[in-house]
Amino acid sequence: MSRNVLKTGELAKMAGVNKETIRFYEQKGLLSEPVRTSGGYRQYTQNEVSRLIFIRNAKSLGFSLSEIMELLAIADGSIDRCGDVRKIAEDKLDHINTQLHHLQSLKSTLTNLVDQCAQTSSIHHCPIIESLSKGTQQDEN
Amino acid sequence: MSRNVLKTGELAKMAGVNKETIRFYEQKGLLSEPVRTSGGYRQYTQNEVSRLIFIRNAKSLGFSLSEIMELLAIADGSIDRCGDVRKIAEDKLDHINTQLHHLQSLKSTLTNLVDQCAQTSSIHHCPIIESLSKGTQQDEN
DNA sequence: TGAAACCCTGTAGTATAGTACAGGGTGTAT
DNA sequence: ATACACCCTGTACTATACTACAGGGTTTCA
Repeated sequence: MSRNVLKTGELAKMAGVNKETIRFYEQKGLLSEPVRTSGGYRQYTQNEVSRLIFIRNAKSLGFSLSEIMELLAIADGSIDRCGDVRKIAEDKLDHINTQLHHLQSLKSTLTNLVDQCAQTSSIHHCPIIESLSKGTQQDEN
Repeated sequence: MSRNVLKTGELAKMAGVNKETIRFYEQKGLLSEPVRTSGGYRQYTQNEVSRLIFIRNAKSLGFSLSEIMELLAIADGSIDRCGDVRKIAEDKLDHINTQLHHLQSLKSTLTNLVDQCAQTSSIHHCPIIESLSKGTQQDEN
């Protein structure tokens, strides 16, 4: 039975990260400095498990550690000037919407590719390149 | 008027990357070694502009350079064993679908946050943390 | 023909996000 | 009381993706 207190290694195991990463996040300010035992061992709680899972999830969405720090600041309530929060969240939303559109169009081109691939045995005109080759070309004039 | 041939700096400008990046991509194999002038200057064409735009777009979707190299190999037709192509494209699709789901759920929580924020002047219970804190916790038994 | 603008190579530096020791201390179980 | 698992700090190393020189050659255009 756990005494409700976790050592670094236990936290690492529960959150699915490794020990060094926990120390690294502490250095970077994503985790605050924990209470220590008299011997100097870090003592964590379930809160840190959640926080690490939060970080892991946000990372899987493509957020950088500094963006995650902002999100955590919102979540912690340490940013509570409403305008600031809205600005951050709205910027995030813009970015997310852009990513969603790109991903959706790539998804359909890839789906087409896979379908075509299922029918023909070699690819001669691939739709991916046409799709991804479109873009704002800086014309030099 | 262009003679249809681009120097490194011109290509860079047109594709919206910088010169060093072009050389870097050549080193990494994302661009093949171009024809040179007698003086050793690289000579590019419109194809390389498209290729760089392709790379830029793929990067904005979160693909790494090595993944982009795979995509380019498909696009180039240099991978044309149908099974290989399908495997790569399907793996990509899985990944994209996962990212889409994560982004969609984050989008809705962020949208809620922004809405709440528009109504209240400070945030006391933020939905982001609940949303992103959910996840597979490795239970130690 | 000479100077400005551009290109070349090679190497080193930056930022991000960890990962891997070395050398030493702590906790606990037998 | 001692061995083993585990923790500590600090530092160095890795990978990815560039970015920035230094020192020198090339093109172009007046």
